[in-house]
Amino acid sequence: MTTPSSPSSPSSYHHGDLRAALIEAGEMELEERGIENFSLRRVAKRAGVSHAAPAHHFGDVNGLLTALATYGFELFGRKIENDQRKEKDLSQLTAGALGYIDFALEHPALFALMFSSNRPDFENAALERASDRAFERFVRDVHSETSGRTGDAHLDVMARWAMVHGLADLLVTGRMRSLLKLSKSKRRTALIQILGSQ
Amino acid sequence: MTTPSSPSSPSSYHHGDLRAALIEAGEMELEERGIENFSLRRVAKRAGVSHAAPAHHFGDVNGLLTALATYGFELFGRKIENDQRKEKDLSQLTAGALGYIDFALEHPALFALMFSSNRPDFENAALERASDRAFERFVRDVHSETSGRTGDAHLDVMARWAMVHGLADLLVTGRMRSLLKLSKSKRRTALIQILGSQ
DNA sequence: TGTACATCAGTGAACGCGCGTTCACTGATGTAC
DNA sequence: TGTACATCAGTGAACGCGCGTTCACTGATGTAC
Repeated sequence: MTTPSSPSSPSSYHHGDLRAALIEAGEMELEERGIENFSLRRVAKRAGVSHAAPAHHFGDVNGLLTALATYGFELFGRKIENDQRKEKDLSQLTAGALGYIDFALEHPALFALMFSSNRPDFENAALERASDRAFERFVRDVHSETSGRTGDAHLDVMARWAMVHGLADLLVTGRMRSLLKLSKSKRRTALIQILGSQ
Repeated sequence: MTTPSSPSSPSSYHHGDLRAALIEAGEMELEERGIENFSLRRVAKRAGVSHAAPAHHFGDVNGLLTALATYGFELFGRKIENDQRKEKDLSQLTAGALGYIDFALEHPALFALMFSSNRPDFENAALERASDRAFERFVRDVHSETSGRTGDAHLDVMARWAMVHGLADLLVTGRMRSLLKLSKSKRRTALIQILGSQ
């Protein structure tokens, strides 16, 4: 509600915007140690605050993970939109797919939290809103660009999503080695070919 | 080397085949509690043995997870071959893809260990052999059935793998809800359509 | 402008827990003679 | 057939660790009067 007069004052007892600081620290923690080793205590330490402080903002550790997943979906949506806006040569669908895959490679642990973990509370209203928004945009792109290959719009969406997500997941988990060992620009070319072959 | 005369004798000090029993118990533990909560102590308890016993067979907890991933890839390869052998109406490639997806749904945590975790030691010779074998078979199937869509056999393999793996992963993590809510037979039909649209 | 007070974010000590690993040991088993 | 011995799989106690959560508290802040 009120904007603190000196939000970054190091000596203040109250932090200013601890919630945002914890999310930032949480992402660093996540990317450095992975979900399996995620620790609330270390996140608090990273934010320079006692380890009991996060409870005031998130309740418990899963509350923080839920907020992190929400933040992740917002970032994800923005990243895809930006990439689509900047792209001149490719279709919106392909540009979005490349953004999806790029996001996974840039934020591997956040991506895993969003798409592979069951620790966030996916019934949480804010999280649902953020993920629905990203998904709806994707559905719109598919509908406006597929040629109705399967004769069923739902199936076209699923086929497209499976392909893009499969590439992102196999790359981010290090399984698709032949693509990973390519330079960034060669990988881009290969991805465009693969996405186009569908 | 020697076959114990009474391998299941409950009173014997030596177990008989503790290694196999621990792998079996490990899979149950994995499927019930997930990788994130996997505990060596509970696996030992499940196998009816003291919690220090596994060290004699696997060294440490990651050794057991490596053995579990190896076992998973063997099961995975056998499952796909069996499904292909039984299938009369579909191509070998499609039958194999359905087997891949079925395996994921039947052994979700084992699947996650094999394809999403970094805890097993993927440099381990036995694990590498098991996963290479499954992959080589898949590559062969793609080569013998794709029409050289992209003009590059490597890209055809990657496209196919991404699609199949994407479907398996989105289903096993519960993300592709529209497919999950279908009955098993309707889901099968939808999957065949999606796989065929590539 | 000054004072009393309510609010509530952050502190720090304490809790109980389950974990993986180590280690001296025990006892079952197979084998050499 | 009997005995001595080596092997080694499994035991159980002990270790230190980091974790999430709870709780009485402190002190900074905003506001009512």
